[in-house]
Amino acid sequence: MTSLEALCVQRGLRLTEHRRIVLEVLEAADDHPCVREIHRRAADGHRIGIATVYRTLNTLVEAGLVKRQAFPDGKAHYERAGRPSHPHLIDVATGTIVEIDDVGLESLLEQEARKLGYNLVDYSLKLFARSR
Amino acid sequence: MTSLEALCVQRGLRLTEHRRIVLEVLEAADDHPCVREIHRRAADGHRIGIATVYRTLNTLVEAGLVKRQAFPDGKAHYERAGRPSHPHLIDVATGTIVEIDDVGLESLLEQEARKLGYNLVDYSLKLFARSR
DNA sequence: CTAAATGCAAATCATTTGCAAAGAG
DNA sequence: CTCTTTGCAAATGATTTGCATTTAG
Repeated sequence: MTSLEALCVQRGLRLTEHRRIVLEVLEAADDHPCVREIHRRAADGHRIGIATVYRTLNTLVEAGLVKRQAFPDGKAHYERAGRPSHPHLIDVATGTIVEIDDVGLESLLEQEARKLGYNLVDYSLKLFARSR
Repeated sequence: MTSLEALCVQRGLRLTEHRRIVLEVLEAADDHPCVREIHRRAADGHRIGIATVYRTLNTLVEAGLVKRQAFPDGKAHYERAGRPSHPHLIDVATGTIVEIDDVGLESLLEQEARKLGYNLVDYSLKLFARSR
């Protein structure tokens, strides 16, 4: 049983083709597409409205299957969740996003949160940089 | 000469009362206000339209006097630039934003960027955490 | 005076929502 | 069949822009 099927069973949701497609697009993505782009990929060969993509992504984010990130372009970008968080490098000249291997920050960040009386749930690290 | 005056001289911009007010609001802020909030504070005792606040903030961001941050609420939040970057902790239950002292990441991040062939310009680190 | 800055309202973008039609169980 | 999901278009909220008016230099 896939995690999507599990989600649907647990939440009393219907397992629709559209939900499968959106999740597949994110499984296949090695970048961080915005909604418009996810819709473009999902609509390739299928009939799916952009409102459905928005609704599906919200469902998947709530379920924890997908992660939403606020990017400086003012749009939300998405990626499949489950993998550990990792930093992103953003080329300030071109907007290109590069994934970075975890530099071993997680435990450091956990300590920092604990000091303030919190438990770390997740983190987001963006490096803004210029190519040389 | 303030940095705002310097900005205006260097760029051939006019030093207006509105620009002074918006920058003052951010100087005085110890939080990360959104545009609506900056306008509220700036309009206290003054006559200033929200479009002017948007335009002024864009000018100040371009000039590097102010920093814009994309927050998960979908709005841009602003703070006075010039201080070193610092992480933010976001309480996932309430949305409260807590500033964290720099944990000495900068040189680590610079190395990381360099490895990829980039020079670090700035960074943004958000910890999502739950109070305990 | 003259060009830049402002206010207001209309325009634009991302995202959400209402409602009738289509589909899952 | 019944209730959820979808598509479309209209609604919403943040941000930008056009234009006539005001103002700094």
